[in-house]
Amino acid sequence: MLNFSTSEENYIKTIFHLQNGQNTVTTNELAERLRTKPASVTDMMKKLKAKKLLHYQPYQGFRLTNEGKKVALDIIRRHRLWEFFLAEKLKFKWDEVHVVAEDLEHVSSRKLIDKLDEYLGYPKFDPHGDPIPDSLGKMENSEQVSLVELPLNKPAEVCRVVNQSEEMLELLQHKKINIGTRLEVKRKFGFDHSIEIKLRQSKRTPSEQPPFSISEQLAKNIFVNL
Amino acid sequence: MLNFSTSEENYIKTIFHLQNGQNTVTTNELAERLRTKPASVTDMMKKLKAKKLLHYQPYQGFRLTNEGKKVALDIIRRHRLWEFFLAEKLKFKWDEVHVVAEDLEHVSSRKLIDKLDEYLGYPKFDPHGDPIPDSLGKMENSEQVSLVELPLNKPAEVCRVVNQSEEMLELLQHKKINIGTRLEVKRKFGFDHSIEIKLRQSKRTPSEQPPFSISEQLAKNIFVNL
DNA sequence: TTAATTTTTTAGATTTGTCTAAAATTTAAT
DNA sequence: ATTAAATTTTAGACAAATCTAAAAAATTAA
Repeated sequence: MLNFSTSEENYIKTIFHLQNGQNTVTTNELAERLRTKPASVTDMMKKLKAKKLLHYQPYQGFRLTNEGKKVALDIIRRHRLWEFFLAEKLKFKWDEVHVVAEDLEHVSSRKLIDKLDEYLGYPKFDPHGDPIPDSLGKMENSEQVSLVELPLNKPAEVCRVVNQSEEMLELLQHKKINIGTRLEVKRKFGFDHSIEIKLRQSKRTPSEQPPFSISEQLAKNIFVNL
Repeated sequence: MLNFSTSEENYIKTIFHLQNGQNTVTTNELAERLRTKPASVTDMMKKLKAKKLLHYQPYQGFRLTNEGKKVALDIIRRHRLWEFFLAEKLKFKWDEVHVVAEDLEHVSSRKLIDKLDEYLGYPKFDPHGDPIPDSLGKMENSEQVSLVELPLNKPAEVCRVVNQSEEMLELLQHKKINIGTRLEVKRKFGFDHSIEIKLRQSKRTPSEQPPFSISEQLAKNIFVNL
C-alpha cells in the first residue's frame, strides 16, 4: 500500500465515515465535516481520483473505490488501536483519547501497528465501542444485516450470501447481483412475504433499472453492509 | 511552549546534536545532516531566528538560544521515550526503534508524553544508552565532566561549580566565568599541576581574550557539558 | 595581498494544501 | 418550463518548505 499525506488520509477517512452505506458523499458535506472550504474539497477529490482512491465525476458526488476503502480501514485501524492503547495503558479518560489518536493515526509504519495490536492483545473494540479492523481490514460486525432487516430506502452494499440454492443463484445471475452491488429496499409486502428491491446505478449498470420483488426466504440469506 | 512544524522540529533537534558543546553550527554541516540544500537551511534559519530559537547573523553560523535548547530537549525527550517504549513494550530490536521514533516524536501532546513517561516508569536511558530528559529537560549525566577530564581543545560549557571557596569565587569573578560560559582547555601542565584555559567569544565578551592558567585543585571543581 | 576556492546567501521557481471570488451546473420553486 | 436558489467547480492567489542557479562574502593559497 502506498503512502499518503496527513491531509489525504483525513479526507479518505472522513469520506469513509460519511459514506456509511450511503451512495455518495457531497462536496459541501465533506467541506463542513473537515472544516474546510468546498473549493479545497474539489481540489483534493481530483487528486484522490487520480490516485484511484475514489469514483468522482464533476457535480456527481464521490464514493471510495475498493482500494480507497482499504486505505480508510487501515487509517481507522490505526486510530482505534491508539485509542485503545491510550485508555487501557496510559489511563486516559475515554473522552480524551480521540484528539490524541487523530495525530498518532498518521504514523503509518505497518510493523508498528501490527506489533501494537499484538501487544494490546488484538482488541476488537475501541473505548467508544467502535470495532477495530484487523490487519486485513475485517472487523467485528461491521453493521452487517440481512436484507429483511434493512430499513426502507437505506442504500447498502451486498457483502455476503449464505445460501447457495439453485433458486438463489438464478436470482443473483438474472438480476446481476454480486458482492458489492449497491441496492435499497423500497417496500415490504406482508401479504405474500416479499420485499421490493431497487438496484442503484453503477458503472456496469449505468441505466436506471425498475424495482423487483424477491421472497423473504431468499432475502434472509443476503447480507449487506450499511 | 509554542507549537512547531515537523520540519522546524527536525532542524532544531539536529542543531542541538551538532552543537554539542561546540560553538556554532555551519550551514553546510546542517544541510548535509538533514540531507537538504544549504539554501533551504538559510531560509529556515531566518524563520527560527525570528522565533527567537537561535542566534544567527548571516555568514556567522548559528547556535540555539536557551529557549531553542528547551524545545530541542523536549523533542529529544519524546524521541527517546518512544524508543524505550518500542523496545521495551513492543519488542522492537534496538536498531529498529530509531526510524519509527522519528515519526512519533512529532506528536506533541504534553499530556501524552508525560503519561507515557509515567507508564514506562520514568526510564533514564533509551535503548541506545542515551539519557532521556525529564519533563523539565534535565537528564542523567548529560556528559558532565570536570575541567581536568575535559579533552584538549574540546569546546564545552560550564554547568556546575561544586566548591564555593573564596579562591574559587575570586577566580570566577575575575575571569568572568559563569554558568553557561563556553571555554576549552588548551594545555595541561604536569610540572605545577595547572591547566591552561581559553574562554570562547560570546555576546558579552566579543573580543578575543588571552588564555590563562588555573590550578588542578580548582579545575576539579568546575564541571562542564560537552 | 591579491587571486582562487569554498561557503553562504539571494532571487526566482515548484509543490502541496489552502483560500476568495466568480463562473458553471444542478436542484427547487413558482 | 422558466426562473431563482443552492451547490460545485474554476481561476487565481498565498504560505510553507523545498529546489537550482547566480551573486556575495569569507577563507585559503600562491
